[in-house]
Amino acid sequence: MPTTDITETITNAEWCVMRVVWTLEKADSHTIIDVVGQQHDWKAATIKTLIGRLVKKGALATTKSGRQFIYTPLIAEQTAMDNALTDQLDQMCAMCRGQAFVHALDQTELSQADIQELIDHLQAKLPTAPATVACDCLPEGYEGSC
Amino acid sequence: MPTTDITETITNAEWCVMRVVWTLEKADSHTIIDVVGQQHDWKAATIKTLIGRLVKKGALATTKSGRQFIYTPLIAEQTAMDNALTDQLDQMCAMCRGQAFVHALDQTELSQADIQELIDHLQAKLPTAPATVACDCLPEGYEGSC
DNA sequence: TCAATTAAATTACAGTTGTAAACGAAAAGG
DNA sequence: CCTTTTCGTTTACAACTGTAATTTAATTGA
Repeated sequence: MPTTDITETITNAEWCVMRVVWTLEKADSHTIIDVVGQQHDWKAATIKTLIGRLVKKGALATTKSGRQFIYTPLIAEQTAMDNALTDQLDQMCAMCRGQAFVHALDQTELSQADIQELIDHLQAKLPTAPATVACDCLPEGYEGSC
Repeated sequence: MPTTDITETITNAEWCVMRVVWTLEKADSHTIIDVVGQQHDWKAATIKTLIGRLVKKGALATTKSGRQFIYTPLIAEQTAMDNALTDQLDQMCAMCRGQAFVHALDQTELSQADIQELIDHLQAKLPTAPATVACDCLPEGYEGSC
């Protein structure tokens, strides 16, 4: 598998464009510019640039429809979000992850179904979970832990 | 409160340096260069640059000790991690957050205590949780939802 | 005291990102 | 047909990032 995960190459501003294309499922540039332009104070030209970069990066597909293009996502939204969250966790000290989860959870509104699913997964994990998770911030030999 | 959250200005490469300083609690540049240099294939000069930028950004404090500096973190690791994870979630569609959590959870090793705490928090949230969470990717008026 | 070492600060430099204007081709209106 | 509008492409440009060499100032060993 190529190590170059496309989701890691998409920038913050570009995610804003992806979000509307994901939600609309497909859209022409006029619609994207209109919708994104309402959320962010960006000029049409700016949004055009972002669309162009997303196409070049392989995040959006184009289909010619008359004189213009219809843009559609080439990556699944949920998958991209799953990866983004996992990548974020992977960058932090293993010891911090649990509490970061707790904190994030408290700040996030979740549906009952999602909450129940989380509880189920957690309960399944509990029996085989370690008593403690060690810090992984230092290389071998520098075991000052934290 | 100033809107400029320092944690948002710290780059990926800089986080790598912060992780070791957090774990060591305090360190001189030689130690940082040694430890970070073992994890990443960076030249000493590169790590010095990162340290300098972190000081300028207010993420590291310096204390003169003889001819050199001792560096200490000016921001708490757990707080920074909490914010990082929350920021990540805030950038994604509200509908995706629950499943992203589930996915991330499955990928992450957590201690029994953390798991139990998560279960407790989730169980507390359950009664007042909404049946569904709506997409928040479009501005008012474009209610195509998703 | 003078050279060699060290530590921090300054400078470098290409690639990415945010932000956008300008350009060129095609279409639509007259 | 010719002008105006539209849509995509090219070009622009400063700030930020990753990566690092060079310089300067102080320190230490000889």
